Amino acid sequence: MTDAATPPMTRIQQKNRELILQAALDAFSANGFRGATIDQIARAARMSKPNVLYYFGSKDEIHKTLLTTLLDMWLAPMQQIDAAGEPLAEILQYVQAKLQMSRDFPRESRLFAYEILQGAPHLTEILGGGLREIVDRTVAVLETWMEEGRLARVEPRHLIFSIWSMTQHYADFEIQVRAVLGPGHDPYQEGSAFLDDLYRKLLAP
Amino acid sequence: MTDAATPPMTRIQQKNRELILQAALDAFSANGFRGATIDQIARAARMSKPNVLYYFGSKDEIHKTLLTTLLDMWLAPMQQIDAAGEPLAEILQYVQAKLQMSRDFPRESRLFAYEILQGAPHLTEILGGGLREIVDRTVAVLETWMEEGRLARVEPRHLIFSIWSMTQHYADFEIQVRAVLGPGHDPYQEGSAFLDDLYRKLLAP
DNA sequence: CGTGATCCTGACCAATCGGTCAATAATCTG
DNA sequence: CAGATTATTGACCGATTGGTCAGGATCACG
Repeated sequence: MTDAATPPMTRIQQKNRELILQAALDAFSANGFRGATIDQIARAARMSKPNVLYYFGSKDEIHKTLLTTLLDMWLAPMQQIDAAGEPLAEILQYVQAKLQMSRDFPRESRLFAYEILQGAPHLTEILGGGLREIVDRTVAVLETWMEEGRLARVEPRHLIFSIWSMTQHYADFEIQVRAVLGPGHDPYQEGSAFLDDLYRKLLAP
Repeated sequence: MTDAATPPMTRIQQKNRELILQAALDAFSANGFRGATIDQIARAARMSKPNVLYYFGSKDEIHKTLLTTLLDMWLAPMQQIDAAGEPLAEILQYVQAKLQMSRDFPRESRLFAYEILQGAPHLTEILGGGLREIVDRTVAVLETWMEEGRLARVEPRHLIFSIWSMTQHYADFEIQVRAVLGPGHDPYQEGSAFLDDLYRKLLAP
């Protein structure tokens, strides 16, 4: 029922759409929407520019497809917070999962960073809609834990902001992080320990 | 001795260069370097495009001038950390100063965010040079405090990253912050309290 | 007042961009 | 194999972009 109306895709379509999306993720995450060109995407995907436009009607459509496709994956870790679990452990696990996503998927992190910086022209409806609901659900869990005295009282939404900003910082500003740390450092390993320490101290009841 | 070789500027030059830089800050911080156009800057500064190029030789030069001019102001709060002061109070004051800068100068925050995201093509020498020295000086102070037992032991550089990321998050991702919080919230006021709480718990010896 | 330096702009240019189109090549289906 | 569908591309287009240039307006100053 989910894909009833969509015509089936040929093998070539699946392969080429995926090729284009991968090339576009490279381009958009490196240069932003306006900085990336269809030519650049086409070259990276080893095909001609008109062929890229044959699979996606416009540059905007590629970008929008990327954002909507990756948003679920990007928000997945937060939805895995288990209300029945041990509060501090659940949150620490979420923090680590988010940090690993920054390490393993920095392109995705930068894609969203550009989009939000730009004012989220392609995500406004999601920002005010789906995202807020997901956050609200997590906030409800956090507040329950706090009322039960199993977690220190902090503003739950700002707690979430802090997790997002600090973990994604390692991906979005990686160049700055590496420049400041200098060679011979593993930002993600050190950051992991730092964040673990930080949230233990902040949230211990 | 600092401006010995530079020819003196006429009143008109000072006024128009400032006008252009303000307009350019608007444009670059809203759309990024590539997204901003000289035409747009010229219109906002109420002058013709060639006249903008008369004062700044190229789009790149405007951008570079902005970055280098604003970098000092942007890093100033960190240099005001006083090694002779009370450790926790000094850091809390720095955090609050940084948060206020996000509130009062969001355009500057976004300008740097774009630049670092892009890979800092215009700041590479500064990232590896001046910035690192400034950070190193602050790190030395922090480490002294920690060794004296006046501050909890944490990785000082990651402590600085955390301050940068969380405070600038309120400026760079303001749209997302407001979308998640919903109407009737003052992100900066709430964030101020949250960050104060967080760093007290993290850094209390 | 006049004259040289500074200031300003319309018109223009080459390059690049997103996107179209007609024609060709490859693939699938009976 | 035949015919239809799908896939692919070179050539092209209008719009926009960063930047140039020649000439005119304005200003500072003796």
